[in-house]
Amino acid sequence: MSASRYNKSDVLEAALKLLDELGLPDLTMRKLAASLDVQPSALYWHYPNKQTLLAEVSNTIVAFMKPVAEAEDWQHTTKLNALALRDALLAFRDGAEVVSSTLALGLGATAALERIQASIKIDDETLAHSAAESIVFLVLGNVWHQQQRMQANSLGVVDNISIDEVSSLETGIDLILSGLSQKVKA
Amino acid sequence: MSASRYNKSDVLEAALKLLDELGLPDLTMRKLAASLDVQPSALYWHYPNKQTLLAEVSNTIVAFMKPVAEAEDWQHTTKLNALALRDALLAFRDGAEVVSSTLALGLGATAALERIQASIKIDDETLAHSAAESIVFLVLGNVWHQQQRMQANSLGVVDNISIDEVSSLETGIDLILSGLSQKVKA
DNA sequence: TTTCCTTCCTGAACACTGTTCAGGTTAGTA
DNA sequence: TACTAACCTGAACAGTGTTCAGGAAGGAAA
Repeated sequence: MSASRYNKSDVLEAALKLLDELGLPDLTMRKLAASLDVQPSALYWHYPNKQTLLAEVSNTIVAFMKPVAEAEDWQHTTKLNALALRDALLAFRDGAEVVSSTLALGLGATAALERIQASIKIDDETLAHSAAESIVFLVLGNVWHQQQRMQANSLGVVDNISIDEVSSLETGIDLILSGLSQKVKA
Repeated sequence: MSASRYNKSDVLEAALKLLDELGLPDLTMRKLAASLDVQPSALYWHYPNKQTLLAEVSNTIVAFMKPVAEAEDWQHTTKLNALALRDALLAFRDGAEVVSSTLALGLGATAALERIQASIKIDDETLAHSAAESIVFLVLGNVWHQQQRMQANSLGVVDNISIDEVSSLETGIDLILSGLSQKVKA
């Protein structure tokens, strides 16, 4: 597990593992280096800075979105894509916060946005873009909130809300899709 | 401007001023202390830690929401409230990121959520909650994205998109409200 | 086998960060 | 004048991301 040399993807893999074990606030360059039995400065041969590393972590998370079969109505397909994004974010500790940051910085994680936008099969392209953007923000905000609570709960405060978080997100998605259908018909 | 003693709200005010001048990443306890001609440790008499300070900054930002006159249709009132939140966030540098963080941590900034939820005058309370939450996430995500770009643009990269950001947010809000109206009728 | 070049890493330092704590000063009240 | 609460100093602790000159490992070419 040690005493060998590493490449870019080894570092990325170690970062993902450490993210899962420690969470984003404790994912430091020093701890990442230590997990590889390497000096911190060694990481800067592979990545110019921490932000770039996190951007690739973010891309990896988003790439975890399961492909969805195209249904006959695009509304259903779009919803499945939104939930696929949700599941991908939930599959990684602090996934939503990681992706939010790098998406806000414009460093990547646009794959999710593009996939959702592509599934909205309507003529008005700018409308489709706005709707896709809205859905992405909705999913990110919801999962971020949820993951933060998961950590808070594991650290003492018991405040079970659990499953109706899911339906709150689904409700929001349904509202947007419903509004979209109505606008397209008119 | 110096050589006097300060209280809690003086520190808060100085933090808001420094946030506007330097932005969130450069709003450090040391710079805040220096702006008051005081040692960093002095701040910890007023606030137990930085997070608590930022939570109050966040509350101040949200409290900046202009009150809106209640129109006859709650859809319009709700939209005005959403735009009031948007304007409040835009009135402070990195406002959306500050509020997002403390809202995710559950440290406050719930006033906005409550105001928007209260303006949604429907019987189904959990539906109103989900819709309000969706709108808040939508506004936060949108403004965060926009403010990040504003800083990026001021630092070199020219990438004018400007005004159609506004309409993208308004479109999202309209979609949710439209979907909501449809669901309530059924 | 020896040279050479690319890849990867060390060790030490720089310039920061949030936070703690024992002790001191100032201001207002009794 | 004595007391008490409010506020601050000075110094330190433990950590952070990042830089840089130099060294070692591995494979390819001579």
